[in-house]
Amino acid sequence: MYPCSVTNTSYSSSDYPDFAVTVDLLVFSVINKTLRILLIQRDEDPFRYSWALPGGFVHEEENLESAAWRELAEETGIANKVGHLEQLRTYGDAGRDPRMRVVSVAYFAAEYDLPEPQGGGDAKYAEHVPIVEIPNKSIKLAFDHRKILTDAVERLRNKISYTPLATQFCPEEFTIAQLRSTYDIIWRDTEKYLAGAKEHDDLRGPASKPFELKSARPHSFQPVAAPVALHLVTQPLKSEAPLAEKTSLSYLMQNEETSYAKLDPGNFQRSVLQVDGFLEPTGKKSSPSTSGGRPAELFTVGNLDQLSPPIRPKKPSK
Amino acid sequence: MYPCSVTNTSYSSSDYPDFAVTVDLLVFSVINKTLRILLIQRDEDPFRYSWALPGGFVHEEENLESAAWRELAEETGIANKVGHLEQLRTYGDAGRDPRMRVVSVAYFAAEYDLPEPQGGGDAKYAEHVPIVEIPNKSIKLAFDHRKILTDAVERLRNKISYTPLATQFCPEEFTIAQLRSTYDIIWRDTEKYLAGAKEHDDLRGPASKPFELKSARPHSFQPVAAPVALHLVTQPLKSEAPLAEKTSLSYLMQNEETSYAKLDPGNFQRSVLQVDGFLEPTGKKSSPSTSGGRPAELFTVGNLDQLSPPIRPKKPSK
DNA sequence: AAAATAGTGTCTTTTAGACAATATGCG
DNA sequence: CGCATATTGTCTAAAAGACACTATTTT
Repeated sequence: MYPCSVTNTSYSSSDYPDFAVTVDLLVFSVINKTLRILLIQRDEDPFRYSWALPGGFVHEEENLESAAWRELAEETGIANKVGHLEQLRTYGDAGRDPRMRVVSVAYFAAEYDLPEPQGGGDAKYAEHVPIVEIPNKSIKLAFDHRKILTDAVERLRNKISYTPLATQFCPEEFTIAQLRSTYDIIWRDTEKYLAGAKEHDDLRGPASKPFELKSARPHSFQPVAAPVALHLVTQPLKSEAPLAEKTSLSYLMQNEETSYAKLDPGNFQRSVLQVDGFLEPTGKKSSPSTSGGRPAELFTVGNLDQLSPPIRPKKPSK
Repeated sequence: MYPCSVTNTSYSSSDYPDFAVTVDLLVFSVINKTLRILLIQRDEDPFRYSWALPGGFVHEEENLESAAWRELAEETGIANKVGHLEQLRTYGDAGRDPRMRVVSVAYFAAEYDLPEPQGGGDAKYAEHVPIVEIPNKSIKLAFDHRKILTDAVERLRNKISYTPLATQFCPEEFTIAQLRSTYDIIWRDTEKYLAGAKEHDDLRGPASKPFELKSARPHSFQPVAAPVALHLVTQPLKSEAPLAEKTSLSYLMQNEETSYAKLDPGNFQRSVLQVDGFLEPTGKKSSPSTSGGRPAELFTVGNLDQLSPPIRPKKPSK
């Protein structure tokens, strides 16, 4: 029942405890052939200098999803509710915030062509961090954000197989090869993240060790002084190197470009075209990149929400 | 970030609004060859005499999941955290409770062999309602509970295909035929519910029409005076008619037992045994039911959490 | 022409489904 | 035995996968 042992129409404050409610954002993107998550660096205790998911309090009279969109705009400069945003899960364990009782609703976003991360106005740094680096380099994440991130990575990995979610990491118009590359990258990086998370994740509670300043700053930052500038999200295709060489990890990804199970181009083509309503042809053709090759057809995503049959990762050759 | 434009270690109450946090329960069960959901009938405004999901406030210092287990025990008499309980989704729209701002975390439970529903102690009726009746007979659901139920039904339908969830509706030891019947019932009833929800669901907001007392009481009730009696959950197999003839709908189900796409016994057998670790043989055999037949092997569920390949519903013959 | 990428054809292997056949209990 | 249900076998159709081949561009 709703009102628990209450018989009058409105509650008195003694009947239930007060909670603070926040939204946390998991902003995924594929930049420079790497699956990334937007993290900010905290400049306040607790967890000062740790990384954390962006987020903030839900306002009074504000819907949860509205709050998530608002925070997304504030943190990424995305206007007008473009891209994909869905509720992931709610985290509300009693001890998860040392200061007070906070219930946090996590939202999951998949975005293309994000502008440079913006600090929220305060002295705060933000970065699109490659997810594969998070278990390895033992980046500290504040609160229970590591658990939240792992849940989100699992969800992402599952969801691209049976929904058109992967298209959200591509531009408005894209080629089948771009889409295939997105699948390759997400399957590769999520698999690696989850493998790393499994071993590295000693399942200690959220506030485990004292934060280490040194390891909390393994990347190069772009402190941004200006307040949130709303980059509008229209750029030409093949904007395939916005953050290149900026993070210290990009080169690493290149070196590790050893073999991982990529999808077969021919079979992938058939798979996606076979799902009726998944891809809508535009009639246009892409211009081949610098290295030449036949121009590819451009597609937009249809209005389907379930792919059947699903797009599956290639089995690891036994 | 967590603290939003707050620089000191603890928050002052002006920085964020207060919310009440509740858990709502979606207790599914398969009783008398029918998929059912536990609903209570409200005896207070708002939505007096409407049906609602059971639930209640989260206590201070209590984890969300603990609150859900506590409420489940209170509402169903289930002790000791048996069965399946997982978080579904959080509902927190600003206007969803007319009295105050309530954020409600919905939890999804799949239970076998539930005792008769117990009122929470107050004058409150509870019943395991067949889900197929909810759209048809236009049973009034309070708040946004119809939306929550529909989300849960979709989740249930999806989840039995790629997890061992369906086994949670069976006894500890079960035959493959029992499991197959569970799949048949869930696929049949969820399909029917969702079809009905699609048309009946004029997408008006939560508080649509005034509640009608007559249609809010289409079933026969079992008012239970005693406080929660903790039925322990061990009964022999084939307890296949606990609520028989009690609800006014049981016979309807029998009559409507016209053809729906049932799974092929032979192929189903192979499907489930093929998934390694799904079913664990016990060595024991069931005694054939009254109608005779070869005794079947008894199985328990393994400790797998993903079925691959998934168990799929039979395609409707085109 | 050579290289590179897009897209198609074809063959093989695997999986799913229909349905017959056999097994094992009961009255 | 005859009935009912469980379990296995067999054949067929559909899907998935490997990989060769054709197409269209750039240098």
